[in-house]
Amino acid sequence: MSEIQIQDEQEQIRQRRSKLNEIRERGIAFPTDFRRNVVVGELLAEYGEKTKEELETDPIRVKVAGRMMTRRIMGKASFCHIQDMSGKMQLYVARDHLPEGFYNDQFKKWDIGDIIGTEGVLFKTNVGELSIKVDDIRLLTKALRPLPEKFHGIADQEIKYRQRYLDLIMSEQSRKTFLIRSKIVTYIREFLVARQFLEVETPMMQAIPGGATARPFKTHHNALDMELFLRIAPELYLKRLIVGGFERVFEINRNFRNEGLSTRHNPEFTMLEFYQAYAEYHDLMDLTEEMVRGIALEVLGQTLITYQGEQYDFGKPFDRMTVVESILHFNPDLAVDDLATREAAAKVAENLKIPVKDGYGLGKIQIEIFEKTVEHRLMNPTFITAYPVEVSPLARRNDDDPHVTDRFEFFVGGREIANGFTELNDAEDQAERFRKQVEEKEAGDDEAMHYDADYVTALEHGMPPTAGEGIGIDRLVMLFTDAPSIRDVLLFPHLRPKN
RNA sequence: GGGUCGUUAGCUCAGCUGGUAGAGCACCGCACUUUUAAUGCGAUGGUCGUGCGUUCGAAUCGCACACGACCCA
Repeated sequence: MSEIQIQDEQEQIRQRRSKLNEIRERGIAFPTDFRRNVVVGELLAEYGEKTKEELETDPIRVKVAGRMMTRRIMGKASFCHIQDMSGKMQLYVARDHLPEGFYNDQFKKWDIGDIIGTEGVLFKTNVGELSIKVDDIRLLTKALRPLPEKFHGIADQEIKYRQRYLDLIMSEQSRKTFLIRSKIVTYIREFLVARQFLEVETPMMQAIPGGATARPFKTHHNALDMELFLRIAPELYLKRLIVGGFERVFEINRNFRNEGLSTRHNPEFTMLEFYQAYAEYHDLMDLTEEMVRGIALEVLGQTLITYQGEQYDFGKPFDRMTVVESILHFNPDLAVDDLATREAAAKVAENLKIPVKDGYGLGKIQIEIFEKTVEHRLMNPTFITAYPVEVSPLARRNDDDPHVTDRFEFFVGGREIANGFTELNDAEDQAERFRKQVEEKEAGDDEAMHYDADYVTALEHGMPPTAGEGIGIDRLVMLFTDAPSIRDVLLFPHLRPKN
């Protein structure tokens, strides 16, 4: 019973398989010798504005290839659209322009989704669409499965994520998102290289997962019989390079964090980290502002961006305020004194229904209040500075206020996009901070950092004054592509396995 | 983890207070040499997410589970 039904269900596939068998019998079914001489986007850009007459008096002969997306057969002639990576182009295929029998015996048996190569002359149709009058056409690859419905496309988000290739075939919007992603990454690379930054690659597998506070993925190296961790950040390796004399380095690569999935979190995500010697955090805020503004101009052609119905202007100077200032700003009923001591801040947190654990110091409580009441309201591009030492174990202590660090985070649309600071290059202070993290780990905080003795040794050799920053590429791309979910900007987002 | 909504033909979706399943597109056949969601005519295609229950009878009602989308922590 079930066998017959499966056959019925796959009727269309069965038909296409039998067509493929006919093609195999006729010769090479998957030829590789076709060469196009142009992509259709270039033709549209160059000849789209030419008149019908201009194209007739000065005929342009072209060879193009792509996937057949639509077809309208009208007896002895047909129109179809083919799509390549640059766009769509209409073909006019007439029986009498092809060898005897080819139109009826071969062309008409091809299917939407098949990949074809063709040659002909550019012309304008009666309604003015640039098209190719075909006099040679070949099937290059037979598609055995039908494409999704042409008008609505794929409505099921899950299919878009699980079968991204179908989404890319069907959705111009989706193709555009990933083109913009590529443009942004290229822009950042060129921006940093132009400023004497050196692109480097540091270990993805680390014996001690450092540079951030997050749960790591574990793996095992058989030959060495040792536990390894997928990195949660490249930070400590990049700073070793600063010690080594590479005074400006950056890395754009994946980080892995063993935490939940959400519209803003994927277990592997792409991070830009860069470090600049003889600089401090204000320099990086300026650099970030310039870079983000440059990206906007590069990919959108303007500094005003629209994200999920809200507009943000990257043209104006970005707002800057400290953690405490921002809390007071968004909580007008609070006064400075309410955030000045642990007791007062704990009371504020309690009123906000924030659970305060015994181990929390003033700084941690302030950050909890910040995250609950401020973060999601930081809509316009904003730098928040002066993060407490307690939550910034790798950042340099501020000279005037030892309670805070020379650190900033960058927010747009209520989302954290970047995190940077003047690096802690005092080896003894760093050793002390690691010891404190280990204490917290032993007290049950499984996100606290490990003690990285090798890194402390590197610092003991002397790291010049340095500022460093990390920018979440995925979140940045979301912003510039108006994507509501991180999955929309990841080609292959992590999903629960099917069955 | 909690809440809301969803899961019906290859795709996009209808299907009323329970009475044995429908459209458009795709596919197949016929006609058609400037169409573009081509058009006209005809045909094919469904264990209605899974399981259990209520009922004479379940796509429809109830419970559980799976998967997904969105919101919240």
